[in-house]
Amino acid sequence: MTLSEENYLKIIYHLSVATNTEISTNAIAERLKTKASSVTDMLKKLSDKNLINYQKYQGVSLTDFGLFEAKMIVRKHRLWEVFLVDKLSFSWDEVHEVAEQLEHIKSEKLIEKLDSFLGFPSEDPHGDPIPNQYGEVQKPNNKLLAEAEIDKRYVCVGVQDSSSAFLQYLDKHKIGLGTIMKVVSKETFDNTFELLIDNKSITVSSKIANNLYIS
Amino acid sequence: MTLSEENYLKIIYHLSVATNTEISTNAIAERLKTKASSVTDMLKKLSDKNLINYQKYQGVSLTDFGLFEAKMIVRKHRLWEVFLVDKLSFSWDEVHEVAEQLEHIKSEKLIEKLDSFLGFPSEDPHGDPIPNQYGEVQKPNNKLLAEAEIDKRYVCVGVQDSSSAFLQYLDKHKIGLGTIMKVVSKETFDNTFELLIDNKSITVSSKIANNLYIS
DNA sequence: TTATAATTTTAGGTTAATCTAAAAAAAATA
DNA sequence: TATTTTTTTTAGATTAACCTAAAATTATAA
Repeated sequence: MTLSEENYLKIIYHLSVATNTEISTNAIAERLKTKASSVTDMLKKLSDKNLINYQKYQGVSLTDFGLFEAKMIVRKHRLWEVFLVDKLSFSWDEVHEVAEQLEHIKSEKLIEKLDSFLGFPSEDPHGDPIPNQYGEVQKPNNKLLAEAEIDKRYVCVGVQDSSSAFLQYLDKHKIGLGTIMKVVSKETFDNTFELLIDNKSITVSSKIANNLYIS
Repeated sequence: MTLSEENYLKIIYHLSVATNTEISTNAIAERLKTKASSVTDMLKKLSDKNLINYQKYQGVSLTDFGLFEAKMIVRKHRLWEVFLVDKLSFSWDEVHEVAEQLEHIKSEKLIEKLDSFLGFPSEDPHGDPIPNQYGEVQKPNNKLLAEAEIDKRYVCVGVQDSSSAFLQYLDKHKIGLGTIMKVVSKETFDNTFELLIDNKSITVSSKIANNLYIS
């Protein structure tokens, strides 16, 4: 698979996980910052290689083979992210761009040895699950902070949005994976939450609450 | 710089170090397993980018800028090789292919953090020097085993040929970087050497002696 | 020193991945 | 349902990196 094919496959995978429906040409184009016509070209190629199910005008889905290959790319991406954060002390908002490059390195031996070196992590630095070498992914049983109940205690287990901006906001407010928070109250007017973290009170907006996974 | 440009630059660097003269189109084509006409195309491009000095039919040399860039690629290649051997326990004959890919990852921060993580190594697993971030390379003051004197003790510091075949030969005979050997005798007829390693006698051919650096 | 051989370059073509513009199909709306 | 809008595909170009074949240049050798 070429670098470009891998990128398409990965995007289709992410869109599939998010929506659970057939993926549209435009959705892919937008994510890849390319034009719909380029996407159509590539979809034909991926279809010829049996990586996706594609009928023109009908959207695409991954074949079993394509799904496996996509998971292997995601596996590599997330393992490299763990490496960058745990071993090279990158911060969690810096790793994506570099992992985007590292995920395309082709060597099964490398990735299995890396996995072992990292202690077989099950999640990346943003709380996203790392598929194992057979393509098995643990289902995250989390909910959004937005759905939290008052007076209960939760632990932060992941982020929905992993943009630098959001991750830096979290860093600034000392929120990370494993951070324990108690939901003090919820403002019904604007869905703002008042939390207690480390015995200090903090108020977070609805936008934040909808991008933070808890359990 | 594209991946292909980087590969050309690196080959030109290696050929320059080896020969100290202008590099010919054919020499590059042979190393890259490509055709001379393709090389000519690329030389024009590298010249336009001020990476090489090129006049047609006259061969090429690196500009100061090109030399620096080439050293940065070699730096990355060798640091990744150290990572693979020291941290992921690859053997020294397995690392080249993977490092060929890793050397193209673009992130200055990554490579500086990797350097630090590895403890600022000065040599790769084959004994080749690792350029520092300013492009400074320590001159190896070694000689070949072929030039060794009888009855003296030497330490193995590098290999000339780093092919899998040669490296595996060395592994098989328990020779690695740091191995101490005493030169017992030299057969003048065929330039074979008799060595004492770990109190065991071993006879190596002229070919071996010409591919092993000692000091 | 001229003829032959080897090397290098040019000319023109291919493939992968992109693009723009136009056509075709599907979806939305009046 | 007919029309308009949106989405998707096709047609035809472009660019990077390669190729083959032929021409140009340089090197070698009789």
